[in-house]
This record gives sequence, structure tokens and C-alpha cells, in this order.
Amino acid sequence: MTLHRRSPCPIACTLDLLGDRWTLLIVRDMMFLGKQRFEEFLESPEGISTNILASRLKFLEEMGLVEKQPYSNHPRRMNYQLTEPGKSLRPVLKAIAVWGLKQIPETRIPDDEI
Amino acid sequence: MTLHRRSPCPIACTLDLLGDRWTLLIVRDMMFLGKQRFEEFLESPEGISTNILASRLKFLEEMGLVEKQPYSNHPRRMNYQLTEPGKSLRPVLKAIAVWGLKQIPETRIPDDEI
DNA sequence: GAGATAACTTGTAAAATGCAAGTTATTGGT
DNA sequence: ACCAATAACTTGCATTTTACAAGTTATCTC
Repeated sequence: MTLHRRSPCPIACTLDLLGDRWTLLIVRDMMFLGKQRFEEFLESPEGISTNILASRLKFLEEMGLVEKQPYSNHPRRMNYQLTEPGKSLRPVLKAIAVWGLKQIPETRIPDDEI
Repeated sequence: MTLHRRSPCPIACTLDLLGDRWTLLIVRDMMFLGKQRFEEFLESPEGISTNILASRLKFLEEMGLVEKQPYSNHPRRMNYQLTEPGKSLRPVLKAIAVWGLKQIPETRIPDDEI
């Protein structure tokens, strides 16, 4: 969540950008659930609030992991899509999901995420 | 950083436990640098502060990812070691490191981490 | 023209973080 | 025996971030 790098370590740098409880959930929603609109992200069961969602989407855009485009001008509607760097987070999310499924009881892939 | 689960999704649950800027750096230090003692973790270049380190170590222990043992009783010295569930985070850290190296400029694996 | 929807922004209390300083127990040196 | 040093923390407090609710702006549908 900050552009300041604490060290040159790639793990530390990645955590500087993505190390919080919300950012990767937005990426998950885009990558596995095909979500693209502000209101769609709000529907996820974790219940992100609007101000956090707006700030994370802005930051993801600034990082170049997400592209924001108007997909309709009348009315003005926005959509958010993963860029190639954003899509390349798939192995990270995959590894996290595999770990969670194995190590945390009662976790499961939601039906719509398959 | 909280035991409360926002949803049954394994990605969300993993982020509930590990989704912050410090926890996985401690795991990195144990896994790749062989660090085991409180003062060793403090030496890492990211500069974690003592209160945060103590709270994260406690939480990692409560989660069963780390075991704390006295390795000497006179004087009393503690060491921290990864449990099997903790060690199973290796693919997650690997994927994060690969992503960071590829996508974030000027990142590199520190010499002592090879 | 009235209510609904999308995409946000603003305000504020509560929680987490960062930084410095202090604590306790033990040890090694003179 | 005393004194500085070290390990492993804890405490206090200012700053930052988060969570929750409410409000805003533009357009659309009936």
C-alpha cells in the first residue's frame, strides 16, 4: 500500500505493494470471478467498504496492475480490468489458495469461483 | 492478523492470518535466512520495531506456524522455529518472490538469502 | 419529475502502527 | 562484589489506517 521500499528484497517489495487484507481480494474477484465494476466488488462476502475499495482500486491503477476505463459514456460507467502484470499474480493467488485450503479448517472455494 | 474469518474463501482466510506488511517477512527470515532469535529478526533491513515483532511472533505461535522454545535456561534464551504448517508456506513465499523479481524494478535477492 | 442506480467522497470513532524509552534477568569482565 | 552489556521483551504515546455510516453527482427509467 505504499510506494516506499523498505528494502530491495522482492518479498518485502511485494508486501509493500500488496501486503494488506484487501488488495489481493480485489485481484481475486477480477481474476477468478470476472468482476469488473465498483458495485460488483462491494458484493463480495468479505464486505469491503466503499472508501477502502476506491483507494485500493486507485492504487492498483497507479501501480499498473489494473486499468480503469469507461465502458459507457451515457451514462458514465467504469470498468476495471487486470493488466498483464496484474494477471501475472495468478501463481501467487494460487499458492495462497492452496495453502489456505490445506492449513485452515473449513475453508472452501466458493461455487462461483470454480 | 485476526482470527475472525470474513468468509470461507481460502484466499480471504489466509489474508486474515497473514495479510499485513510484516508477518511474512518474519517467516522469510526463518525460512531462507535461518533466523531464530528475537534480536536476529530486528537486524533485517526493513527495520521492524520491537512491539510489532513481539506481537507477530505471538500470533504466529498461536496459529501454530511457529514454535517458541527456550534453548538455554541460564541465561534464559528463546528461539523460534517454523512448524510443518509454517514450512508449508514456502511455495507462497516463492511465488511472491518470483512475482516481485519480475514485476518490480530494482529488486534482488540479498546475497545471504541464496 | 420522482425514485433508482453507479461510482464515488466525506466525516469520524476505533484500531493498528511506528518510534523511543523503560524493564527484567543474567552474564562476563575487573 | 560491582558494573556495563546483552537478550527479550513491555509500555507510552503520537500518527496513520481502518471501519462504518452518510452524503454527493450524474444519469436513467417510469
